[in-house]
Amino acid sequence: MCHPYTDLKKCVTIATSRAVSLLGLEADPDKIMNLLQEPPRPDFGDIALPLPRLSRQLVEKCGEVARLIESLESECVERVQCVSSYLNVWVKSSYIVKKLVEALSKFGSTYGITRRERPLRVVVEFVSANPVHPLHIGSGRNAVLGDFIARAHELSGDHVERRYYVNDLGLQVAYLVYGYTKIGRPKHPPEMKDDHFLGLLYAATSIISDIVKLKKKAASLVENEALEARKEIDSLMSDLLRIRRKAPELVDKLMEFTESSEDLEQEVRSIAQALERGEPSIADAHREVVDRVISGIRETLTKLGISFDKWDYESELVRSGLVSEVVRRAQSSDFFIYYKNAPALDLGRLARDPEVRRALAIPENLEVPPLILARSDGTTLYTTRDIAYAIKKFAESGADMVYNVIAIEQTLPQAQLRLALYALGYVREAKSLVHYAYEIVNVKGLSMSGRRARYVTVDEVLDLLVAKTRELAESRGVSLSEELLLKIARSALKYVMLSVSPKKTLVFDPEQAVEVKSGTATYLQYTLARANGILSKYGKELDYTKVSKEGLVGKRKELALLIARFPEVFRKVVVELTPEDLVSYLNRLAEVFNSWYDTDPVIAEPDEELRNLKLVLVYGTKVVVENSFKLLGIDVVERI
RNA sequence: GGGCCCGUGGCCCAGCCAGGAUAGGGUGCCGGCCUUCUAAGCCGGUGGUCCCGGGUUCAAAUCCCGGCGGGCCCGCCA
Repeated sequence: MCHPYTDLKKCVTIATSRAVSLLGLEADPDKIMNLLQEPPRPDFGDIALPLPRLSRQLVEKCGEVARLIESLESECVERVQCVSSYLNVWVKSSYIVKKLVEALSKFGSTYGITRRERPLRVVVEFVSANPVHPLHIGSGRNAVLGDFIARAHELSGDHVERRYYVNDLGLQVAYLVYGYTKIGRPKHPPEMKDDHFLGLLYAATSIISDIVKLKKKAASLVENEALEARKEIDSLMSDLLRIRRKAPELVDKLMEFTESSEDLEQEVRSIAQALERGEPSIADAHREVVDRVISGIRETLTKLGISFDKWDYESELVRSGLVSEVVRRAQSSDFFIYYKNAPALDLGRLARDPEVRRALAIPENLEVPPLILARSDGTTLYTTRDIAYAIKKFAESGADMVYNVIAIEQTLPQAQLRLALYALGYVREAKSLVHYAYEIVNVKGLSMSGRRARYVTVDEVLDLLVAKTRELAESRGVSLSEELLLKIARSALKYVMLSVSPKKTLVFDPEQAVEVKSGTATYLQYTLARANGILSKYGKELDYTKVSKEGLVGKRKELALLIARFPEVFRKVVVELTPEDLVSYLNRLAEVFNSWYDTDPVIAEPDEELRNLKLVLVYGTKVVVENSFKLLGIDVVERI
């Protein structure tokens, strides 16, 4: 792939270095190249070099350097000015045109995309939300980011497998199975999606269990503590009542059938054990309820346009014997210990080795406690099963690299996972397992909790966005198909998820997120539709041989430089997996394009060469936006 | 108690790692622009003690130290 902007920076660097050495001074060309930056304002030129960061002598001779560069008559430099210790360089229109035409005529629709010479096999495990409730907005962020990572590798030519880990064992599912069987495997009401309905059942069961537990405990408490417990019970009751308003029969039935339960929590625990053993008596109900939630989740993911290659069930993993194999292997490991009377790995000891820490990217200052592998009742813990799963992912897919897209709050268990793999002899796997961490999503005015059914679901946000989009279209007398509405809606949601750094907590305001205005995916889709509109109206092949060399002025030049920068931006985003950088670049590009579009007609341009130049800019914008959309997973809409 | 992350106009975010121009966008609010390629657009205006206090430096939103405020982790939960 050629990089027009890199070429430009090289060219400016050569001219500058030459001038500097003619003055008898020195400056490292690499450093110059690195420092070249986009000026904050158009009257500071097209590209700028901050001299103070090179040397003080250069600052003193700033004006001289500027004049000297100009006199060298480089093919790229038109004018150089020295303003407050900066060299501000105006670039020759002919140079940018030449570079852009070269790149676009050669690469066309693949402009900016680089394929790896030796493709990797990559596994991206993402979403993996527990099959006990619908996808909420936090899982939505996971889904969008995971899809982005998969796309980044696919666009680099890698072979990518997207896997969803269905966590159908453990206490959470046991609660759901308990409630589900107690009230006779209920059907969902017609107006509610199955996963939403079962999410309520799960939460109601879990809440009732907590209330029972707290009530018992409260009986033996005094004064303040009793009061605290009372308050907690009240809060649980209000959650339960909220659920009851949505599904009255469900809650009433559940209350009735759980009243007789002596020790609800113990019953749930024994269900968890039975599930892990694969007890036939509840296997049917278990599979049924998990499938019902998962099909609801799949429906949501389909709406988002996100698909998976493999659905891995935790119960199958356990049945395959891999989990017990992990425990056996651990027992013969040097790091095996008993911790709190339970079998464990002393990963803290391993983590003290600085070399291991570095190789496994264990965060500095992270204290690693021993990892308990199994409860005293013999059932394994989540991370133990995750060790087995990691091994499976590498082995089955022949993966060079595995991504676990998991919330940042799981930094410790993910570090333990890598250390455990290492301790068990899976050194390559441990080094090639990447925890792609993202911060949680907070919803304005709601403390989220799956166990309390307090969440904003992806489904409801999409519904809201579709409704809002439809309303807006209708108010303009445009009728859009349902498919188009969904594409606009889900793109708007993805944009929100991708425009904020994954490392930052996302505050989700449902009211604001459903806006479809400037600074959103819709704005970008609209920009692309405009560019496509011009090209289809023109209707002919672009003639690259007759393009005006001198026509890049004002906004045109600004736009050309932005298009020229695309391959670098794209490369950085793909390598560093920072979607937010691409989004802010696209916003700039769209802004410049729209501003230019408004004042400078393309089709109506009488001069053929100038018209062709403008068409190059339109086509460049189109390709850049389309390729960015491929990476971000935003839909192209032909009309908006 | 220990550790990690965050704090930038009313609201949301970029810039911080590799210190340098008058701190950028978006949104909000006020005003203007459709006989010309899509007005989900464009143009103009409004709005900031870069959390606070020290330090380093010719130069600090950026680096260092100490606070304050918010979030998260330190489970035989996931």
